[in-house]
Amino acid sequence: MYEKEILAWFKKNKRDLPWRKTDTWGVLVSEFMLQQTPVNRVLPVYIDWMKRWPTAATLAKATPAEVITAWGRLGYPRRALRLHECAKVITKEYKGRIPENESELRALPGIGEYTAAAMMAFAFGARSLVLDINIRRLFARLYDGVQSPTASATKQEKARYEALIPSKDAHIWAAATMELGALVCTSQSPKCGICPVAKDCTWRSLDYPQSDIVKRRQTWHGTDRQCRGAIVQALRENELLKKSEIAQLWDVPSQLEKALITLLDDGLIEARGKSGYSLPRT
DNA sequence: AACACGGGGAT
DNA sequence: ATCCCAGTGTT
Repeated sequence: MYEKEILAWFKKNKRDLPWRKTDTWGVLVSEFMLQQTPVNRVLPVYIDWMKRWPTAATLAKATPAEVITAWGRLGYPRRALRLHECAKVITKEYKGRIPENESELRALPGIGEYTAAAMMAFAFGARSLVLDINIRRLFARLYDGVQSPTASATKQEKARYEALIPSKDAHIWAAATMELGALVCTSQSPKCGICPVAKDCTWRSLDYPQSDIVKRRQTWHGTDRQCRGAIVQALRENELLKKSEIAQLWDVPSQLEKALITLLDDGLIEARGKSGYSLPRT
C-alpha cells in the first residue's frame, strides 16, 4: 500500500553509502559498526578500516590492540573484539566464506537477531525480517499512531512487518524503510513535510500524541526543583524504591514510570492541569 | 524483561 | 542537561 511511495522516495533520496557497494565482508563490518552508532559517525572509521583490513583473513591476523585502536572512539569497543573473533572464525572454520543462513550467522560472536537478518538481506539479497529502530519507529507511527515503538518488538509487530516484505527485492524494501526512518521519520523533529507517506500516517492524523512515558519524563523535567525533591523524599520515606533505584530515576524510564504511577495511585502526588504533577494540597 | 555497555552530535 | 543511535549478551 505504501510500498510504491516509499520505494520511489528511496530511489530518489538514498544516500551513497560505501557498504551499499561492497562485498559480504564489507557489509558485515558495517553492521558491526552501525550497532547503536549513527551512520555519520561510522563513515570515516569504516573507510579507514576497510582500507587496512579489506577481508576477514587480513583482519584475523591483526592483534587485539591494533583492532581496538583502529576502532577509535566509535563506542562499545567490545564490538571491535567480537568482529575480530568473527574474522578468525570465518577465516578458519568457514574458509573465508561468511555463512549464508541465520542460525550459523547468529552463532558468530557479536551477531544477534538483527545483524543476522540484516546480513541475509544486505549481503545476500535474501528476504528476511530486518527490524531496526528506524523501521520500528516508522511503522509504530504509520500504523499504530504512537510516537515510539515498544522496547522490544512484539510478535504482532513482527508478523505485521513480515507480511509487508515483498518477495522481490526484499533487501531494497528493508533499506528503503530504514532510510526513511533515519532521514525523515526521525525520533525527534520528524520531517513530515517531505515524507512520501505523510498523508497516510496515523500518528500525524491524530496530531502527534506523545507516548505516556515521554510525557511523564517531560513532566518530571518540568516539575520545579522543590517539588522534585519532595517527590524523591516521598519515594524514600514510603520505601517505594530502593535508594539505588531513586538515584537512577533519570536514566531508567521504566523505573520513573513505575514510581510515578505508584505515587499517583497512593495519592502522594496529584495531576495538575494538562501535564503536571504536584504534591497534594493539604 | 531489565540492564550494562561508549561516545559524541543535536537540541 | 538529556536524548538518540542499522544492538548484543547476561541475569
